[in-house]
Amino acid sequence: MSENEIKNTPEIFLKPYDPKEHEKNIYKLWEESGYFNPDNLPGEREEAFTIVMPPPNANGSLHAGHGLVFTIEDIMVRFERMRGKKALWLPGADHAGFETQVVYEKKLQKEGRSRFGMDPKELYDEIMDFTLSNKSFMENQVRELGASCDWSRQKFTLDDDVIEIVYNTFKQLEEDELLYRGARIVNWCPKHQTSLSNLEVNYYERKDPFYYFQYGPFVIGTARPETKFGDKYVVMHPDDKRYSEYEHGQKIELEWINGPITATVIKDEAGDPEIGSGVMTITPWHSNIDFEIAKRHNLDYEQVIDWRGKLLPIAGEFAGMNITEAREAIVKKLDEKGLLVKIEENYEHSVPCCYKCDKEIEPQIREQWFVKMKPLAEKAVTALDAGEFKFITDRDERVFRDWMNKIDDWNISRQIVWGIPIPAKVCGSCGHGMVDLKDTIKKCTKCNGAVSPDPDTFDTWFSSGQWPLATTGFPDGKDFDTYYPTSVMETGKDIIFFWVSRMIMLGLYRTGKVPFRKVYLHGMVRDKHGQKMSKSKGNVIAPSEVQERFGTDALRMGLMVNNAPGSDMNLDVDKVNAYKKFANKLWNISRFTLDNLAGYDPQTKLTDTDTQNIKTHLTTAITEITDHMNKDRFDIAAERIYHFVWDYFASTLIEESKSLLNSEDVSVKASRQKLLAEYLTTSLKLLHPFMPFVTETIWQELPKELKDQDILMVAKWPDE
RNA sequence: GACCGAUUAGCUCAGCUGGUAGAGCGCUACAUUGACAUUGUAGAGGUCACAAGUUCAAGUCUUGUAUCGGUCACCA
Repeated sequence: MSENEIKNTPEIFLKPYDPKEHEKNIYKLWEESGYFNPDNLPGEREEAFTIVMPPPNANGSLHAGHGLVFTIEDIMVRFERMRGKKALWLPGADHAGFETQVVYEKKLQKEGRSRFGMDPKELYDEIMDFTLSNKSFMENQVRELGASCDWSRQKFTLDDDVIEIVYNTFKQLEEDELLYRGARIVNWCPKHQTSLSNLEVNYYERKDPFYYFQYGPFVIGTARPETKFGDKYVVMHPDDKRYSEYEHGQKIELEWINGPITATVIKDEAGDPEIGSGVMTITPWHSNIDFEIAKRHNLDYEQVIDWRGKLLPIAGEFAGMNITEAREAIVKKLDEKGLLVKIEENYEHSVPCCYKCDKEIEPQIREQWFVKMKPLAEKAVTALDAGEFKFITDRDERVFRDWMNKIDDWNISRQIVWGIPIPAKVCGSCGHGMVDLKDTIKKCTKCNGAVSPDPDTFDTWFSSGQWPLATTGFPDGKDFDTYYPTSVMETGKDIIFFWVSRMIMLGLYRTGKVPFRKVYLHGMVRDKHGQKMSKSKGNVIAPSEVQERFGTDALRMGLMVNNAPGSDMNLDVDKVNAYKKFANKLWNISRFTLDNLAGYDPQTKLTDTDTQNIKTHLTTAITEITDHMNKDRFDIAAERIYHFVWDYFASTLIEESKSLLNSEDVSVKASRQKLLAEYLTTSLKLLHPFMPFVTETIWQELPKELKDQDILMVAKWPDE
């Protein structure tokens, strides 16, 4: 009989729970079991559950936000795995184009080097080495967080098959006429010397002088005198009565910065009579609105500022000057010529800046590849309307819809080396761009002119926007059939536009199906006072340090409890400490239970009291917790389990059992043993998705009679 | 400028479809070496931002006000 099976309580329990002692071994146990790979999971499993991991940037170590991502996703996957699904969590790493190049440029700078002037190939190889070494370092950290992802399916955004999918999408976009190469105003960062998408620009409120100049018979206002060299069009609203004497197209001779010029009057509704004098001159090469006006009236364009942010020869004596130093000099000259009317100080406006270096963006006209987004966005909205996917919070859905409704064409060209090269040829004479996957185009298909390869790379989000396809082996991999559309996309709400929206649009475009059924967006992790973590503030909480002090399970609980989906959370290490104590509590609960199991008989019948106890306490706990899990309220579920285990199991049930375990009545004692064992195994299961290490460590020490699987990770979720 | 969110215990935050306020940390007192490098018990502390409204009943719904955040747009 089993009496012999239940030996003394394992010695391991004589010491408090020490995470460091067990975590590595437990992860190894899981990894070697093969159960991270859904193909190896025990039992018949019909339904797939898939999460594609947001691939962390392979250019640094993990931060607290990563801790949250991997915890939430691991909870989801472990839960579904225990519920008998084919649970796949597909890990990856992101080369993170511009982000990584910026990190690497800082490194170069420290070494007294610069990417400008370097051989592009050499630079690429260096960044590749850097990225690959970071990648393996980072993967280790993912393991330490307990992530139960299938490493055998791991993907890197520069894998050949990923690139192939990206190239085919590029080609198909061309065939479907959703792609064009054209001269458009782009956001140009003079420091990084690349264009950026609208999303990569931050605006800062600033107070600057605002200048009024005499421009022939008009007074014009500007905050940017340095762009005014090429201004030979003067624009006003057609209905502005003050200027009704001037006609559209009328030529006016006037004195300007570097001598007399001929200006042309343009009547356009973009001229706002309310602002300044109601008259403006335009600089189509360096302003979006001006560019639009110029296009409407078929006006000339001229570049005034070069790619490094210096004035071109058109500026005459000012050529070669930096725009900031040029500004004063130009105002001075105009003043000397008697053309400065007045200066208004403290003009409030917002200035676009590079999101990486905070340097001012210089709008420029440049030939770039653009994707027409409207048709793609419409399909995404239709799919949302049809319920093919949903956002966990209504708030996120509204944010998504708003953006979809006013989406701009997407500039996918970047002038950086670190990324996927754009497979295209550009005509030297007419500027026509042609997608060329196999390097077969030798002459311009439009004008027969000579062509050269496009030196640019893709915006990194263009490739990661196809991540769910790439990871599941679109178009013909078997994983694609089984796991696409994936179940959940869980990522930070800060990349809803950058990434989530693009995956939806590109996924629908390539496959006709949404890439995921559900979007769960978490908020940002801040410090305990709600401050954004930053190195300069010195308030960065590195997950590895917290794990070191309190254990991974404690960190995971600290990140989950009281953290409502979608809202930002403040992480306080004191809170994490509370869950370290909780892990130890569970440890001692297990010790007590095992201490009292001598003579345990699985065949024992529960007394009526104990049967009733299960119904009123255990079953309701299971039901409620499962319910919260199903609603993605892991924060509430975690708290419910915590109180169930501590307040009920430990404080109430164990306390009242102490006397019953000494009962003269054998059936009462045996029933209690069974009851406690039942509570213990169930608690371990309920808690496992949240605190996988301590629960698995305990599970490994339990006698066989109590277990339905050798490994808790694949044990069956308790029945309600 | 447009939109969105937040305002609940000293601190950081939960509170789902409305029914006399909860967690962690901190604080006070007492008990305890017991499964528990502790834990247990008891307690202090909140007119749930403000105002009006709906309701038998409002942190919870509606409207408005204030303060703080966020997102998007925009350099005449």
